[in-house]
Amino acid sequence: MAKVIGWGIPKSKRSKAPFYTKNQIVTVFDQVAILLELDGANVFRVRAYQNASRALGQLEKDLFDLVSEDLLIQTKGIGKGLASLVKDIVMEGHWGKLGELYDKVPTGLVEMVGIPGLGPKRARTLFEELGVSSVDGLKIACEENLVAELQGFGAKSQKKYLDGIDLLRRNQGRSRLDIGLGFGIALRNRISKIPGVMEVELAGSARRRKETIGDLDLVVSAAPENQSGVIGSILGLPGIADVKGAGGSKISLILEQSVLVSDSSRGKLDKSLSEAIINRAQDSTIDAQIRVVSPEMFPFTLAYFTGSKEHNIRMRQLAIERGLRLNEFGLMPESLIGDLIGINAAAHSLICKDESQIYNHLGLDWVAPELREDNGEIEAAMSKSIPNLIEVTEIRGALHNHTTASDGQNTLEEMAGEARRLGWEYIGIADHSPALRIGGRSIGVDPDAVEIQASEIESFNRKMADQGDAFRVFHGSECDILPDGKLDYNEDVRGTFHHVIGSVHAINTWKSRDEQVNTDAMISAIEDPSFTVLGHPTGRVLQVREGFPVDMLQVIKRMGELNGDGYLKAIEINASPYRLDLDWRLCRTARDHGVPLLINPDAHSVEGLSDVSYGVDIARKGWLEAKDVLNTLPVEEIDQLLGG
DNA sequence: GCCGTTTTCGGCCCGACTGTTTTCAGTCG
Repeated sequence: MAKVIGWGIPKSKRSKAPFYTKNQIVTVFDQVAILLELDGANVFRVRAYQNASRALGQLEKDLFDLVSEDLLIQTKGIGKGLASLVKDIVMEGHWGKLGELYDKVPTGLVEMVGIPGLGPKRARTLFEELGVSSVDGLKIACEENLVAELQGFGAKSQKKYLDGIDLLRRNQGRSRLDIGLGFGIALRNRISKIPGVMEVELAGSARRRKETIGDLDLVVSAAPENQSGVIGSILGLPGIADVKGAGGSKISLILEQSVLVSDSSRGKLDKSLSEAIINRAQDSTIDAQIRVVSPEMFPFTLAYFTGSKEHNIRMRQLAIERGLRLNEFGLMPESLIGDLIGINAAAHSLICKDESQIYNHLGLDWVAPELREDNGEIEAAMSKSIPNLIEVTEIRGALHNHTTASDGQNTLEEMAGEARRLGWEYIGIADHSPALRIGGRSIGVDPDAVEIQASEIESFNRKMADQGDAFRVFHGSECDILPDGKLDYNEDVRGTFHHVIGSVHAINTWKSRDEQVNTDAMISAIEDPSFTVLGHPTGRVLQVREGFPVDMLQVIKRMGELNGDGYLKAIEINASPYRLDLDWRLCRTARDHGVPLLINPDAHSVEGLSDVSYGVDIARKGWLEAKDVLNTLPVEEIDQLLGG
């Protein structure tokens, strides 16, 4: 069963203020919102904690500074009460009454609300009436028919919970972006071939390109007279494991692995980790919700189910301010609809032939789905300053890739060949340094072998040049940032590389240390003159482990200062689908502090190179334009940046 | 618990679906 990881109030590792970091408080406030729901608190109080967590997470300034100067209260979403609580947490290390809340609500209830169809109210009732406080306990209670006999519950609820528990075990919640997109695009392509289907689009978190996807949402348009036929054809498609529900306009399905047309396996990190991920993918199913609507409703339904929830709330508020009502059926003037609701009111909707016209009616420019998170995009769309987001076709190369010289599957020539096939102008090789040990032995390139690799690359480049081909291979290293903040290899060896990608691999050491200690070590590595790129900055592996604690804001600020001093200090968006590290929120922060970004597939095989597309997705979520991303520079400019 | 060109109280986005009841609460997106 899904374990609740990192639950509870953290213990401070500090002896003086700040006792806790912004990230720790953000996590606790998210958890408090869940606990308050389970405790039956006022829903608006719950929302206040959710909003405060969001607000803190998006702070650009240092939390300790803001608290010290009593400026936190100026942040929208943080009022008198929470500003004073945060001050106590940061300055004194005291969490007020939050500890009591954790003690009061059994952690098992938190797992229980992960069961589809079981929310906080009913979880609480089950706890109070039956003493059920865990998923396993609920399973037993259902099997003994105790749940069906409760007031307000019944046989169907009981069965739904049992099915939900089973689904949780098989499905394990969310899917990685690459896997979710694989299912989603395959399903979209199949539906698009059904006669009578006019349009079909992926909506939901897949369209917004979140790092992980809960379930798939698709919106289909068809003329009213064809809709029932289209629904029948969708239900008859191959690869459907189960139909959870099917009505006049909505279908809910569970898809089998066989829906995936292409194999989604990608490059490898290390054998055991990669096996864990592949096993997970093969067991997994994914849920899909499909809505079939008439063509005039399609843009409204698509926008509505693309979300996010937070973005939709802002959109509806803007509609209200203009005397309009916005929902999945249309955009209706309040004056015309009177008491009509839902689909009956939609007859009075303003006509919008696509999403951009909906935005225009609300005084906004169209917002790309990737930006729809209520993370400033509404304000930008209002002032016509939505950026021109980077496209995957603008990528001309990437600098972080492995070969058989360390733990890659393909040779230098094979990797370069695939890069050229993709239309790239260059590829950077960055094999591991000797400090990285897997299975008791070093898998890195020792200093003698570095010299050999350098001459291989030199002769490859000479051969290219002789053939009049401008394609280049750059010789770099993925050089370990050691726990003390020094870089692997000695200064002379590091000086021979075109680029040095500094990465943390001793995860256990870094995970058990204080955030500021890690931050100082990372900054010290970055300050080394040979250092050019920060590799997979937070060390997270999606669905496997969280990153180590580090204050990326401090790191990014220091990198920005060093760039001002004439160095190249870039930060990597690791595009490998099991990492997708950096977080998209930090992309904007880096750009705003003058730190160039680099989308790196971290490919361990030729197939892995095309993973840059997932990095582009994250870069787009992070508001990046082509000019913010080094990969879009022509090879001559990359050559100059790396010192010729 | 937050917020205010309806500013210190009374709001806080909107609607469908489900299962349980027979008018509605809970859940979901």
